[in-house]
Amino acid sequence: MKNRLKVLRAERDWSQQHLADELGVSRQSVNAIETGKYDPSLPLAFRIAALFDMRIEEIFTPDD
Amino acid sequence: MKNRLKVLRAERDWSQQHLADELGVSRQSVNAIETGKYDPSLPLAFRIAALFDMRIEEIFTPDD
DNA sequence: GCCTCGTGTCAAGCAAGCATGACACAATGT
DNA sequence: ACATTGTGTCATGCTTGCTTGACACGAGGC
Repeated sequence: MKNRLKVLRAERDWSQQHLADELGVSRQSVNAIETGKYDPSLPLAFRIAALFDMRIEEIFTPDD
Repeated sequence: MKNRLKVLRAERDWSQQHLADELGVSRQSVNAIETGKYDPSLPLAFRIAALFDMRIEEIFTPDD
């Protein structure tokens, strides 16, 4: 599962900590998702999409 | 997190077992998701959306 | 030099998403 | 009466998502 989180964050000049605060998760979770260590849960994916005002499919793409 | 899985399945007259096979998960997982015991992972949500040819947001809605 | 900020990463622990196997029960078919 | 099918649920166990706390490192500012 790939994601455009790092780019979207860079476009807004946000730190991982700031994004984490907006999403209500830890900085380590944001970092782990960005670096591909694991995928977010579905509820968190919805929060991410809502924050960037995008659809989930515009941010995450299954890497198969 | 609500979902329209039961309805979509009924529209196609599929059993939980058949849907589980299509998705590559167990019947119990399909049942647990339908009955709201837990939410699917993001990869599974993508597979579900692909199977029904819909967007994730058309099937799942955060219940906040 | 030092300090701060942003990022990456590790460990330990808890919670949630899967698995398999089993059982109960209603509805239907033979 | 018996077997089958679909659904709900339980127990147990493994893997993944997420937490807190900590440490290392590079880039910049003082």
